[in-house]
Amino acid sequence: MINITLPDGSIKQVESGTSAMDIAMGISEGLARNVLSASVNGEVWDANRAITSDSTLTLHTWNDKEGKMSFWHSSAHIMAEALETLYPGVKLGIGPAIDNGFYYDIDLGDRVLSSDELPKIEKKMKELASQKMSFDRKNISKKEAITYFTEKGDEYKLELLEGLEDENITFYTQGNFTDLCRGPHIPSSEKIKAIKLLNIAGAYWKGDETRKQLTRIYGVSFPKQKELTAHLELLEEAKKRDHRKLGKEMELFTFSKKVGQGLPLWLPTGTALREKLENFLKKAQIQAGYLPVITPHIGNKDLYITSGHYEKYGEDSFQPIKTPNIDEEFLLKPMNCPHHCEIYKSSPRSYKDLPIRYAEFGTVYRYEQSGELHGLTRARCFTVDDAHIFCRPDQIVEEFTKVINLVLYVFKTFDFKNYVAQISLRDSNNKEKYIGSNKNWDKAEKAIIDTAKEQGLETVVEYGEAAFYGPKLDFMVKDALGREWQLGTIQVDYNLPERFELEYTGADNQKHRPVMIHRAPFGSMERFVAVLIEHCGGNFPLWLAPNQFIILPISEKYHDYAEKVSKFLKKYDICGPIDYRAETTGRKIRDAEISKSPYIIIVGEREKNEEKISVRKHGGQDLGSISLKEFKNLIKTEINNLITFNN
RNA sequence: GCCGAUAUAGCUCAGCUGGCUAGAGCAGCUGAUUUGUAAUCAGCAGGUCGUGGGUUCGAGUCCCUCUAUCGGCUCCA
Repeated sequence: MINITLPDGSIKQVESGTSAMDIAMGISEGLARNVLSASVNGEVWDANRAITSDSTLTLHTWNDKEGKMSFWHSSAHIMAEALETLYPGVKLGIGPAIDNGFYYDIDLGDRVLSSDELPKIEKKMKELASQKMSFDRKNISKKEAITYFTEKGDEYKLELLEGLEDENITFYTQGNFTDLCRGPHIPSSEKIKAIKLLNIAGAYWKGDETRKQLTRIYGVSFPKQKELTAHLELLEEAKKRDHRKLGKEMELFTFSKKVGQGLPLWLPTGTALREKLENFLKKAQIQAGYLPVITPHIGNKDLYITSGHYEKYGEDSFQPIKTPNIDEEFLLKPMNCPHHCEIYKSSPRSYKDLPIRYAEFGTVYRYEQSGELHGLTRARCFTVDDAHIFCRPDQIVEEFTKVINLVLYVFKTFDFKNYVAQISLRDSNNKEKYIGSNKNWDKAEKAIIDTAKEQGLETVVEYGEAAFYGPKLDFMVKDALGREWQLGTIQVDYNLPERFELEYTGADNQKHRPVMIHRAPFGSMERFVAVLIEHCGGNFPLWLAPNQFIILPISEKYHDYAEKVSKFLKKYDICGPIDYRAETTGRKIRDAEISKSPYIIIVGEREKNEEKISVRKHGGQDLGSISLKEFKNLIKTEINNLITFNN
């Protein structure tokens, strides 16, 4: 007999060899029906795998992440089986579950798979799934595994086997399909009732650009058709919030082929929004002791040779601008730090001067690969809400902490709750990608890790995500479609001060090297606006809205009164247009709603006589008839509700 | 940059397997209507069908080039 500890702390005594499924069955048949996999001593297992020692057990269903992952992983296997049936000779790469479904990477040789064929594959998958196949786990020796895939002619699986230890290799078989797989899988394929293959994409084998590009098929599956329908509707809703769509509709920004790919043109409404954001941050930064500076859009090539950027990115950047002088070359600035370093150097510095915080909304130009461009989230020209803090080593923690507070203040103001604070460190297997000494890197990484911890920030660590000159603390936020973007970033840098030979005189009258903190709470104006648009679906908070209201006169007779209202509100910096069109009120309301005007003011006979206005909030809420003063106070209160920044 | 897809009026989209002067709705303009909480009516105007080439008696439709966009991959100072 063995002891099984359940999540509620209760202990069940069962015979050795009992499976999680058996135990679920013992609790209730309904539960057993829903069990997809189980965590045994913290490791996710097949629900029908025999447990042979005392263990803790958590059952997983569709309602938890582990259950979904098993479900989608099994779906990927079913897709692989369908693909082998429909396209004999197909070679398989990997096929994992992901956040929102699953994919499989396949090599079809010379054959090109078109998305028209997805329904056919879906149909085959449904047919296979309905056969109530079980996913059978089998331990296998490396030798046997190699023999199997050699015979099958699957070079990708053979390559995967190279990296695996004997003893640790398992195969899973369902129906006529066997795959090298760690598992776990769901008890029966019949649970997969609804399947949708979403798209086809190219994906490099092992994520390596120099390797062959395989065909990746993305899909999602559910235990119920209804859930799939709801999921697809959700995707449609998300598409409506896409900043590229809303940016066009709301006339915030545009692109022109003639101006150039990836170069955003900010329209008047978008510019107004962007300037409000800039002013908001400028105000907080002045409070926090930043000194605004302005630097040119170009810099001598030598500047970037010194910084190391030229060696790292020179080839892939906008190419140097020549001058009438031979050998003189300038680069469009791809970042602001070198310029700020030179500002630091413009005077001798004392330890008493530090920290010095130079801030600049600095526009930079980067020649991003054409396939990477994506609306405002990835452009070739963007403005960084940049600042560089030059400080003494003993000031790092305090300065870094202050920056974290500023970033969190920004996120709170815009109600970004679902962010991930990511500590981006070096890839220790690939150290040649980075500049600077190990000692400096270790110091910088330690500073970030310690400070984040001290601030009680919940973080994830990602190796290989550091900048080439230093580690980062990145604030990652998802867009409408679940794609993750880096917004705020804070970086500790010991390297550029060294390359630029930055110094300060210490209390000991000796020269010392300052440390540099790079930081951008928004990340860039472009990306921040993009994510903000998607976050609020274009319904900006009142203080950012291009207009606070629109006035709809019932008829031409009330234009005068509408103007009077507008003039009154303008005195209090509350702005908005008047809809003078000879349209019906119904029509004007509809158009005002579509334009996302936060407040709709309706004026007619009643309002004019009583010196009042009828107010309707965007979305339909009727606030009734109120006086101008009441409305002014309402708006002022809403705008002043902004969280204040405490430095 | 790579894999795949797409490109028709300012916007959203029709245009079947190639066949007369390329259609619609919205937006725009003109006129009528003067309206009370999500679309008043009528008329007009608007497109060398992304670009360049090719096949054909004939190309928006088929083929190739380039460009841009979309979904991914890779990259992201």
